[in-house]
Amino acid sequence: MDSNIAVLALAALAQSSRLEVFRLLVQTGPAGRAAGDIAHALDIPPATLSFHLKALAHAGLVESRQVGRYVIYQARFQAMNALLAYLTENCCGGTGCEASATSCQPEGNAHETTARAPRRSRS
Amino acid sequence: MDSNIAVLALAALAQSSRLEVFRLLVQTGPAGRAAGDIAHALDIPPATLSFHLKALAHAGLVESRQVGRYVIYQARFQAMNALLAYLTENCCGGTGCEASATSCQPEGNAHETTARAPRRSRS
DNA sequence: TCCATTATTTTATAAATATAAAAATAATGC
DNA sequence: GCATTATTTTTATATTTATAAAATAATGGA
Repeated sequence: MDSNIAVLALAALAQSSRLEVFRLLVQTGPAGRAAGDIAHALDIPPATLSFHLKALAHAGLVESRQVGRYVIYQARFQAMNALLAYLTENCCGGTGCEASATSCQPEGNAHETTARAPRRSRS
Repeated sequence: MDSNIAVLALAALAQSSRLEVFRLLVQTGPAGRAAGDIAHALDIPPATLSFHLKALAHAGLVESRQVGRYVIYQARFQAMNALLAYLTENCCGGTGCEASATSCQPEGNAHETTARAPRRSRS
């Protein structure tokens, strides 16, 4: 991983809303979540969320696909792996602790196999 | 590690100069480096470097001590360990890859045992 | 098909925060 | 003490963030 890409990924995660969004998407697994569902779950205004999702996508940490009228976002685990590998190799004593390749996989987490529509209790 | 602290650490590393500084200090090991030495090595103006060092220190990623007229900075490996642990646990599939504790230690890297004065070839 | 409904993104604007480097301050050794 | 070197503070500029409002996109039913 290039240093510039690492900075981009770090910057994307260095914001509380974005870190929350990414955590949620990691928990969600490959099924992903609709933008509105994320906004509802984390209580973030849709426009604000869209802004942050764009930053995460630009950093390669999430990807999106359109399903019906929803846009489903999901975490890109490989990007997180690459970031952890970079930090481990470059900021962790060099030859000091290179044994931890820290591979992240969503296996066993996909309790939702397909995109879910946002549940909107119109309160 | 608290989420807010993680954001602080991520933000501290999410800037190219600061990431370079931290990398350099990790490579340097517990011996540390004087601020002026870092500035010279990375070609960063002293004032700018001081600003960035403060950010790193505030995030707990580096610590400083005064030795003679120099202020020596060194990486705090435990902080980096905590950050990697946080990312691995929270942003890596939850139970997906908790096996990698990713412990960073500077052992074998301390080729400098005491603070070094910045070598200034007055060019 | 066309329209009402719902979802998401873009745009515009204001506020907050980050950055860089000149100027000022502090500390040391001779 | 004072010249020298190191570091920090200040100040101006640039970037990022947040949100509402408007625009865009997609669906399903009349």
